[in-house]
Amino acid sequence: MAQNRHIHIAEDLRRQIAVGSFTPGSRLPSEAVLMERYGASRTTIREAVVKLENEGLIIRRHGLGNFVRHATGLITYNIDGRRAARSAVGATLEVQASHETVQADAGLSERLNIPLGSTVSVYTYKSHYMHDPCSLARVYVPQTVALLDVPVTGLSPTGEDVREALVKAHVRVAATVTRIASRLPVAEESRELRIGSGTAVLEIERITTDIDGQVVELTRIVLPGYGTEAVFTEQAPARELEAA
Amino acid sequence: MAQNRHIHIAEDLRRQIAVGSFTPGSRLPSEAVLMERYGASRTTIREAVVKLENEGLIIRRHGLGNFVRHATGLITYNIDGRRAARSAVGATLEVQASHETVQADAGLSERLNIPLGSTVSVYTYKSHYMHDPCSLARVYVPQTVALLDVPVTGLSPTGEDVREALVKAHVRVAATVTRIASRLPVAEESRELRIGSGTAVLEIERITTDIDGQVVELTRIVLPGYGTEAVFTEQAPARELEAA
DNA sequence: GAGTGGTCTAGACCACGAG
DNA sequence: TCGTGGTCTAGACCACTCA
Repeated sequence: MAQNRHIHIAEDLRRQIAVGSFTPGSRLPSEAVLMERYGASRTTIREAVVKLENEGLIIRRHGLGNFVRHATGLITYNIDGRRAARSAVGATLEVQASHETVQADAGLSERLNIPLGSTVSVYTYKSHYMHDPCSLARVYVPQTVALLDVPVTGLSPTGEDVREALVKAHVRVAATVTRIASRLPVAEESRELRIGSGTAVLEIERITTDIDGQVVELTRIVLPGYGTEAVFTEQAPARELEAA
Repeated sequence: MAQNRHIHIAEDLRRQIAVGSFTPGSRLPSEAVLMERYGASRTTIREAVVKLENEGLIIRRHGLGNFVRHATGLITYNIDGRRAARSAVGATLEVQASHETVQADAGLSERLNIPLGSTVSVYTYKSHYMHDPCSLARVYVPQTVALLDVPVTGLSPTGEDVREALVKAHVRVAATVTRIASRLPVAEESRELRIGSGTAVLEIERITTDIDGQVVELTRIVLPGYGTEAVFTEQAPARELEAA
């Protein structure tokens, strides 16, 4: 038994979610009810509830209640260095894709290594599982690279369509740098992913360059930090084996 | 100006840390003083302070005070798929290394693919920057793989010494799988890294296998989520270039 | 309007660390 | 012992959502 009240309450609620006393999508008892049930003050109850939100177990909705999140299972973003293949697997996600063009601002200009104000294609992908948002991805392609006709019905939540379309459009992809970081969400992400401001996100940023060193694609994927991972598989090159 | 009190206070403290009104290592005014200074209640002050802790800006010490953390700058864990090289760069870190042997429990047994109870060498690396902890790494090597004589003075905070020693010991490294996830810290990590239970960590797990498919090394690196990243560089294989 | 969560207050008592 | 942060309480008022 936990020594602290809020930890004990969080544990109890967690257990009840785990064993199914509170089912996915259903509303938790209101905080007023929980206060009575646990004989605790509002502050203590909320401390427990916020903890569960940060763990990705519940979604808090102002004016509505606290709801049990549908568990997606582990979402994996795969990179196979041996085959230069990328894939994201996990639960069956519903993907919404959209497309627009923007003028490069300072940040985009620097990252894509293009002049300020250049036209950039932006593909946005949002994935959901049982109406709960799961991922947010944006793919940026300078319009000087390719005028793509990518089907924005997007099956991949991480915008792999665009990369494939680039290869099909005879863009000569040479190297990819993938950056992974963990951070707290900005307001937009907190809203779009329905996560609390204390729930960390996993950010995956992928920059692909062609054989001339020109950036052809910048992808930024944001996933809730809980229940997600990125996996890289690589093979030791022959020369290292020789050395041994 | 923020609409919420605690957000406004957090912003103000953040700004004062940024401009150097509160210098790294120094103590913030006590919460009682902050209450007076901002005319806010303890709850509100603490909400702001906890936020700063989760952002990695301060360290809270029970009975002592809240201290400004020494900024390490971005800590990068690099993996170069083209050279199978790994490196961790960032501020100059002080590294403590230690070594022990343990019997494999269920988890280790499964991950290392060895019998339960087998002897495993465990190398632990802790890095600090200006006395503030920065990283925690453990390297597990089954004793059937190699009886290493690794200098535990370890220069690399991510246990690269062990991997190099394996290659030198004629272990034929074939493939490496790296898993990266973001999660909340367990109690030990929270204590060792001096981070709050709400501060996310970046976990990097690396499993190296030899040409027989045997696991020769399991490394688990835990970094605070703020100010850290993992970067992978890969080159598109020739065949993909042909296809284009 | 009724019920829900979001924010804030004022105050209490406990636990930790240093002199 | 004293000053610090850690936890908790009881209560207030606001903001959002829906019937």
